[in-house]
Amino acid sequence: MAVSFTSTMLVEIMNQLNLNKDTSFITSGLNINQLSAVTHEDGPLLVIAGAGSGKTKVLTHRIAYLISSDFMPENILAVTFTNKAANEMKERLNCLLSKEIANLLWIGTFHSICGRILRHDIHKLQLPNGERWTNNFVIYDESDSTNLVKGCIQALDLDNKVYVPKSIKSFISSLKSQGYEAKSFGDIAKNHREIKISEIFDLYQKELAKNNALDFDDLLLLTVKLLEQNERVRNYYHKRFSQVLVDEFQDTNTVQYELVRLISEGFPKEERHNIQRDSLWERRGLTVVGDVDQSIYSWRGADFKIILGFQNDFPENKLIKLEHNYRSSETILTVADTIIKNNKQRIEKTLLPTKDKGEKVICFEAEDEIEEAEYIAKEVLYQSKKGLKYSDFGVLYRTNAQSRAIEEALIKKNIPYQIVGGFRFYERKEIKDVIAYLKVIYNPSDTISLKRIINIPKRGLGATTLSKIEEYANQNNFSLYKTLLEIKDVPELSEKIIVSVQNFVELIEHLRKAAKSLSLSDLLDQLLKKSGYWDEIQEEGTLDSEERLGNLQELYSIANEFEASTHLNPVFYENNEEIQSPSLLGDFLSQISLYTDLDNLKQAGNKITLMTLHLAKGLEYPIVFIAGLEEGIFPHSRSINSLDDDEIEEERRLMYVGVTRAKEKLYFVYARARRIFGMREQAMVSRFIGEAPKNLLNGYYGGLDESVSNKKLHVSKKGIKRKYSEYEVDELIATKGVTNVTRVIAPKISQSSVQISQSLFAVGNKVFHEKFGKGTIEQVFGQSEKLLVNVSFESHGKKLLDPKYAKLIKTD
DNA sequence: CTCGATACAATTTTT
DNA sequence: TTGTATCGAG
Repeated sequence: MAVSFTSTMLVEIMNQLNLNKDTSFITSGLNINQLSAVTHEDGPLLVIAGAGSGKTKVLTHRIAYLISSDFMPENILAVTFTNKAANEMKERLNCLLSKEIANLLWIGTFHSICGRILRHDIHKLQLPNGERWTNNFVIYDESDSTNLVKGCIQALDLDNKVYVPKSIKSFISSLKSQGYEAKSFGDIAKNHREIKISEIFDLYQKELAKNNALDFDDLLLLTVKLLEQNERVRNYYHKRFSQVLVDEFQDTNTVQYELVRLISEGFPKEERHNIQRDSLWERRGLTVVGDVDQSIYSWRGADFKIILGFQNDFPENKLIKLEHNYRSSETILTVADTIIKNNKQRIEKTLLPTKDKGEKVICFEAEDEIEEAEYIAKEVLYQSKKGLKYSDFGVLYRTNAQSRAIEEALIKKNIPYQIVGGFRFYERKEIKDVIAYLKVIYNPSDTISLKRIINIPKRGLGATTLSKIEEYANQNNFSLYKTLLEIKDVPELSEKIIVSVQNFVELIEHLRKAAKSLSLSDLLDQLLKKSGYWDEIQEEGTLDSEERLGNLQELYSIANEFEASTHLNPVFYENNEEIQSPSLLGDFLSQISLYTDLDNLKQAGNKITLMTLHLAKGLEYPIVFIAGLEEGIFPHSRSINSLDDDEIEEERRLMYVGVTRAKEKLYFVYARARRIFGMREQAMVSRFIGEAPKNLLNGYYGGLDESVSNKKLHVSKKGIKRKYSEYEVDELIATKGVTNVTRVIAPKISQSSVQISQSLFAVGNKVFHEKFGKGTIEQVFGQSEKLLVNVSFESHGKKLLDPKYAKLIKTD
């Protein structure tokens, strides 16, 4: 266990640092703009940092600079969105400063920082509904929360086909990320459905409190509420963190922004107008770094307009743009710039090259996704023979489903690869099971976790038994765990079941005691053995069970490592009163709840990397393939059908992110047709290729200036919607035989389906749908296989349906 | 209570 | 095509 530093030791270290006041290592090697960002003195600073402009360097060097100008490490708070970014920053600061000093900084994700704050102060939070949490709360992940929402929907006697738990959960989540509570949303609910949702929301929140659990959004929201209402806590963090730095600022949501503002300005929103702003920034700074063009998570509640409004909100600000790009060839930058300039909502900025022109972007039109994959594999092989390593390649695509064909081609050619994302370590069943055990041990009020493990391994405690016990618990207002402890009082249970429950409770109680004295890894060991979970999996003896055992071992070593490396930094208030009673188990649970696979991304081995464009943000590869550049895939059909340009602009930003991942060589690859949901679908080339300068593309002559521009897409309709039917046919003809690789194949369009779809559905038709009931067709998009209809249902609102799947019966 | 058959839906997913 | 969620038989 690491020793935490006393203030004397700290002063000692600081003195040493100041003695060799040679701080040139902090400022050397920076360009003029980077330098002025690093050495900016007091006040809010907005850094607009283009892709590859050295923004992490600026952040880390700025932190080093602040310390060299006598800010204490513990006065500095640096916030990121991913653990990976946080770790990267920590690592660089370890080198730049020293491990001892770097350890004193607060560097972390929004969620982990909030978790840390709440871990010792959450009991001070007062909510109007009277909900309460204590400091051994657990954090629910997406599936835990969704399960809880599901339970709430059931409890309210609502139909889970109408109120689909997953979408209700994400709706509530987006409400929370805008700062709504059940009540405030209920007050503005526009219709029956929204009122019901506010009721679910309300119950959900109460249930979370009962379970002493928080979801991801609560971590942020409750921290903000706490800082708003509790002056003492707010003052503490405001005084303590006189330097706040935020990475990827374009990705902040309303609540995160408010959190940053509260800590930095030190007073709640309502008091904002009567505060003296001039003295606000004495020996104080707020540095935010971001790039509007890389905002690709607005569907998750991120709002890049916050960064656009920053200068208004903080009139004292200074703006610095980092436009020099140290990553990509000039050609790649021009392509990226030209494409992104089609977006209206952005801060004007150009990527200035520092490298050579480089090669043109290579385009390839494949017949289908199989040929597309083969082409990629072939190119990788070819390039690697010329001396490139496999790890120099990144293959990016829009949807996870696209990875399959590419994997198959790579396997065939024996090319080693790794896929990032998709399945997550901590979402594997066996891992979640064990973590659920740990959560129950840590916090027996956690009913969701308790329910998860009560019959794992099988103890004969199934759904029927459980609902009897729960009913009894509810009637008497006991927690589920308390009821289990006194299982004899529950009526209608067989002797066999009572014994089984008693054994289970005994196990948990034993482990709870063990948790106090044992190390984490020993606790895990006991848990696995005594619960019989390990044996149960082992007895299966299948290949699959082998893998699960391996995963559990992996968890064991993660726990081991965690134990070895963790130093619980206690948090002190001004009077040096220590608030936190450090708990290793609690910290371990927090960390792994907030952990994702991405953090794991070991550049292990010489492999090419496959991932979605979203996951590629922040990474770079000498050679990048962007695959599946087709209308409907990328940009995704959902965004094409969207009513305004916002979604297309977000897709374009995603394209921009993709293009700017490449250092030397970039490929645009697309297929003329591909299998989607088992059906062969015709496709046309993505507008994004058309938006790139033709003279920088090799192999694409998509021709005729207009053929790909989105102009034609826009013309059709009366401000409502665009359709791409005629356009699609034009495009197929236009492309035929024009590129250097195309084989000309007449598009196969099933005659019958064309006729059926065209004769059947038209705007204004009345239709009936089994689930949604009666409705009217408002819009018809595309034709033949690609037909989609937008139906306004009397009781379920508007739905975009594919008649191929949705059974729609015409009723007029 | 458990397991298998059937129905059904189908981006992206920093935490 | 694939993954999952639910329902009914054993």
